[in-house]
Amino acid sequence: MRNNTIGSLIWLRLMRFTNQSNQMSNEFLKRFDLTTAQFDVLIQVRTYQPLTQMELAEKVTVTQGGISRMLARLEKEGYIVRKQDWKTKTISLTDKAEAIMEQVLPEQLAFQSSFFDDVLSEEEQKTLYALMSRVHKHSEKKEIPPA
Amino acid sequence: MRNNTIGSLIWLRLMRFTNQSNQMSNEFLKRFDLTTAQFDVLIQVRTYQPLTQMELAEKVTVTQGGISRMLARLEKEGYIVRKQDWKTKTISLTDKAEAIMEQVLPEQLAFQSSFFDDVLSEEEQKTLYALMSRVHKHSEKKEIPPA
DNA sequence: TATTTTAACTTGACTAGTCAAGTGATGGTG
DNA sequence: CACCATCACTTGACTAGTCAAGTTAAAATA
Repeated sequence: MRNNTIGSLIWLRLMRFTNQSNQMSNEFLKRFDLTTAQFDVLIQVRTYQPLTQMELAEKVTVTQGGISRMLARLEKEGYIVRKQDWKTKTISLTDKAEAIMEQVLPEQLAFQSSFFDDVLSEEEQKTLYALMSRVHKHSEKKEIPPA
Repeated sequence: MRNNTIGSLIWLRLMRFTNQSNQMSNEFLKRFDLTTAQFDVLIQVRTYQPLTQMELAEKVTVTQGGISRMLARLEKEGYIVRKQDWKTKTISLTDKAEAIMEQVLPEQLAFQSSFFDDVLSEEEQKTLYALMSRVHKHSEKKEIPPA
């Protein structure tokens, strides 16, 4: 009667799981004085620096406004610097953030992995990754059906 | 060098996908003047009404404070009513919400399903659901490793 | 019965994000 | 060369959520 399609069941699971694991990740990262969202942004900056806000927004799938606010917070905390450069702002990590990331990154990767390593075999993880990749890629091309 | 474990790759995919599909769902539900979060709450209330805020918070994995604010918004919009009953508040849908849900539910289920129906076979969807169920259930029992 | 405890809910101060309107410097065109 | 458009970014008003401290009414206890 309710939630009856297999797709909607998957959807629910995905939502609940990501919600749950996000909260746990936040708790985990508290020891480094970071949130999951901040970590996500810092990783992208570290990987692609120097880059503009537009580019960064795209990478973390957040709007221009969202990235502007997030960077304001990160700048206040001394994790990143924005340099007005031409008509764009170029973002890069501070030494402080660089040092923290060096320390956090392996731990966070291990933490993320443990959600899957503990219950799925290598083979199953590959299957899950392949399925989710297809679903994700498709969703990026998807259009909202008209009203 | 970065993001190298299979687990962390899955994690990223899940996060990006749920983020993406959530935004699309919000866009889709705009025609009914609802957000995804509101729809999620209304579905739970509809299924289990009458229920307390504690129970509801548990079902949608949100804190007490979060559900309190959400219900305040939904009440303001005339979707639900809270009755002080004993020392708890009992939540139920208004006729207005009941009518809307009747209309939205099948459409939203179809919308959610389309993320998977379009790219995965029935068999693959079952596999994905089974894998995610295991991962999700495990995460609920999981403990944050000590610092 | 008066007093404390407790359980359910609310609220203030945040993070994180959205959308849409507002800035401000760059660069093209009359 | 002055004006206007455009592009990158910011900001005001929201939704949605967190945590921790604050209510408040019922229950338990002295």
